[in-house]
Amino acid sequence: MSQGSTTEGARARARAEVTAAIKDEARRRLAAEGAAKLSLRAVARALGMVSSALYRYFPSRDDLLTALIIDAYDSLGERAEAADARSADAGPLGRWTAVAEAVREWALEHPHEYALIYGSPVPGYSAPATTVPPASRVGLVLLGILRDAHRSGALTTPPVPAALLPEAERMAAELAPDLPPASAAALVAAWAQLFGLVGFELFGQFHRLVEDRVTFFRHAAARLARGAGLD
Amino acid sequence: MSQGSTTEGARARARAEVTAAIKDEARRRLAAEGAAKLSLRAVARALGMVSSALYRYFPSRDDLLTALIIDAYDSLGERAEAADARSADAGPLGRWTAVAEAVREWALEHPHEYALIYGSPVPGYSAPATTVPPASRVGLVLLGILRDAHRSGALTTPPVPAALLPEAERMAAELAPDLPPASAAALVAAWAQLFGLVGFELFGQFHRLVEDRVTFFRHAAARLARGAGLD
DNA sequence: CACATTCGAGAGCACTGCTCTTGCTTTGCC
DNA sequence: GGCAAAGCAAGAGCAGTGCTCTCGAATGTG
Repeated sequence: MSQGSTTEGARARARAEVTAAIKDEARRRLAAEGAAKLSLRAVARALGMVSSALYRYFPSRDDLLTALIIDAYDSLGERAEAADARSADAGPLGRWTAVAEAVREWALEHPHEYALIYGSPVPGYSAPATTVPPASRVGLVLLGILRDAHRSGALTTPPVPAALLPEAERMAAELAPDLPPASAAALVAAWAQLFGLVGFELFGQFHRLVEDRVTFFRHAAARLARGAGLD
Repeated sequence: MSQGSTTEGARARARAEVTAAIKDEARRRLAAEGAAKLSLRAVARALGMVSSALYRYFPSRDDLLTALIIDAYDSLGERAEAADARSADAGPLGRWTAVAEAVREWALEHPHEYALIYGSPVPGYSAPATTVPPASRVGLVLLGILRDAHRSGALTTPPVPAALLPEAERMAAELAPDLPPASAAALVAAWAQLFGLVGFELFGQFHRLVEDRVTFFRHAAARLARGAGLD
């Protein structure tokens, strides 16, 4: 065990390198032709190894996809967090739109990865629990903005009908006990709606319908923020 | 040509029947295991024919998928139109939420078909122009509600920043010259956001986050309507 | 009735995910 | 330093896929 960390580390490092190379190549092929056409054999071929060797690193194609999914969530989450940090002094609404635009831009740059995480789930595949934290990052950024706004008194509480109150209280307790229940519920809705805008643009539903997409999105995202209580 | 329609119709009818049987079986398998795992061979096998015979009816797997896509859009569109008609005297907001809930219910009943039309697009595949009219039906229903509201003076025009005005005017000219530009732009945004809510629920993003989904959705859809100028 | 068109069946190609066995190399312990 | 053990790549092989082609047989049309 004295020098065990280096010797054992050598093996582990080699393994980590090959694993990373596989993921890199897989990501490249994913970007090139989408998740549905991602082939283990093609990845192995590009790496100069035989397909069966790849199973030493990923027990199945779905496990490779899971790794790519986690990476995609992390990549997007990082981008959103960076955009938020960069506009820390732009006020709640400025931060919100900055994050929203960062999400949109990331999606446009990585359409296949976006489709992988926010598009149709793979039939037999169900995401393992390890994907949950990375998947929450964008939501947590938006939540942080609302929380800061609330702390500084810049958050107006949206109206909430009596029927929704119990659910809103449950949501607030779950994800932000310091926020008014109505704000928590409004945030979740705005969060989903934000990705509706991004997805529709990305998946071609805006074809010939929205032309100036940057302006349209910016305005829609800002209205979403106001709907969640920011201004 | 005197009796041509019956004799020629015999062959054509047989062909139409087989085509329908293929689509039916394909739809069944689609609902069972999703588009990604939809196999021509499995469909053929279930129908007691050999895979190559299927190519007499659909030149490729993608063409079969296109047929299913059109059917799905039509099925959803019909449902939305029916919901709208059923609540014709519920006022604009009542019609809107009825349509929104119909869309949600259809999606929950046909998750794989929903994923087919609003989820990740198939990699190489690009939807032919024939899918456009069926794909527009839900949007046209929502547009009709706004148009009626506008005619009866029940539509408030949402605020629109100067930067968005040209685009809003273009959109209004394109899809509803009788509507105020701001309303047209707000409608498109609300439309996309509505499907964001549905998609997030269907694709599992609301897992452990939203429990009382009917109430949550109803409230969010109603707020969407108000954002588009209805109340 | 004879012809031409349509159709189903089968074989086959190139590809996929995945499993299993066979050796080789590296590693960690005695 | 030597040796057993573990890790690893390679290859063969299985069952399945989309799709093409050819070859008879059925079928509706002139």
